[in-house]
Amino acid sequence: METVEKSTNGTEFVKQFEDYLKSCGLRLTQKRLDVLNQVFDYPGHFQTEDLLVQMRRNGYLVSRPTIYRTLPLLVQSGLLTEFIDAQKNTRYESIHSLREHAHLICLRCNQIVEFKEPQIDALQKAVCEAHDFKAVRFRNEIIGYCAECQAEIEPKTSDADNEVPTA
Amino acid sequence: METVEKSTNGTEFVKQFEDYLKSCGLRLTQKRLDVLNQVFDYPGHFQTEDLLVQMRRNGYLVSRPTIYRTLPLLVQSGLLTEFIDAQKNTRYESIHSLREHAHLICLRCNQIVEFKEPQIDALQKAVCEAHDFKAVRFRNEIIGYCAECQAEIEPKTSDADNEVPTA
DNA sequence: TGATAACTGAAAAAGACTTGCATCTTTAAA
DNA sequence: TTTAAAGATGCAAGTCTTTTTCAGTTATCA
Repeated sequence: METVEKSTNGTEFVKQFEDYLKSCGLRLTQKRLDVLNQVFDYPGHFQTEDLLVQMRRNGYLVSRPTIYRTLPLLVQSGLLTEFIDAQKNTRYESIHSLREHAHLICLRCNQIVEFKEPQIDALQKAVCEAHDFKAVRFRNEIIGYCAECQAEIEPKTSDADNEVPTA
Repeated sequence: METVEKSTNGTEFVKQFEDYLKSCGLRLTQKRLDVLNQVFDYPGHFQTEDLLVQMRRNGYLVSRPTIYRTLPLLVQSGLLTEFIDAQKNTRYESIHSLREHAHLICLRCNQIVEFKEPQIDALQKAVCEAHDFKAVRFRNEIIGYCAECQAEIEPKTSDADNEVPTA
């Protein structure tokens, strides 16, 4: 099937993906290209299901298993960042949309704010070296309540079950 | 049912748990005490299922749902640390066994090494302040290959699918 | 003491992946 | 160009962790 190809076609990203695939003896198929395309087309974070919906909406015919199989390849190739949200769902974001991998995750509104802290990155790398550990990916997430939700929680003393215990 | 109570009984931990529960209008029941006990009795990390097995083995009668309901309470009360391993399983460790919350997770042997990096903690707190974000918990995980597994992977060029792509 | 709010466990359900397998494609050799 | 071998894909079914429902039990407080 011929799909409309826009964003990533012929870019360095395609090349990077292809190189990675080749290094593993895998092929750069049209479906995989479609996924790459749509991943980079996605504004902000997404979950696998979100991407599936967007792809269907955009007329791509790719099955769920294929998407589930392709996203880890993109992560391994370094084009996609994976993290786990407060509900333990896997989320992704292309390196296109941002390069940092740290997140503030609000338990109440589920808003996710990225932050960049080069010093933390440096320290993590130092830790890896100290332990002779070869890092494939980093997770750096802070889970709590964003400023807005704090404001909405504190005045009312209701909804106690979701409140912050100590600090 | 009267269970043998050892480690945590009458300790500050029980009090901390009770205080948290009270602040939410919840009760410190025997089952919850049992879970607290066994959590602190567990050597090192554990998954929910591990704790269930240990508790059954030690003669505690607590259902799976109750454990699943209690562990988050312990996390919220600050007595337990939660993190997600490379396979996306939730793991816990009591603050008793260690206070740091950062991990090196090996993709090959699943070994988990803790590390402590106060500077990272400090930076994370600074980020929270900068964003007016109220943190409930932190995740700081580095996923990759430990020294031993690297040694075993590198010589052979097989098993390409599980290898590190770039660096 | 009685009403109300919590707690608990069994069974069923939910939800996010994953796998088995038969069918296509691509690649590279003949 | 034909073909065999390796990959890729989708469907359907399965797995596995975690959650929900609900009925019965227990604690708390007026």
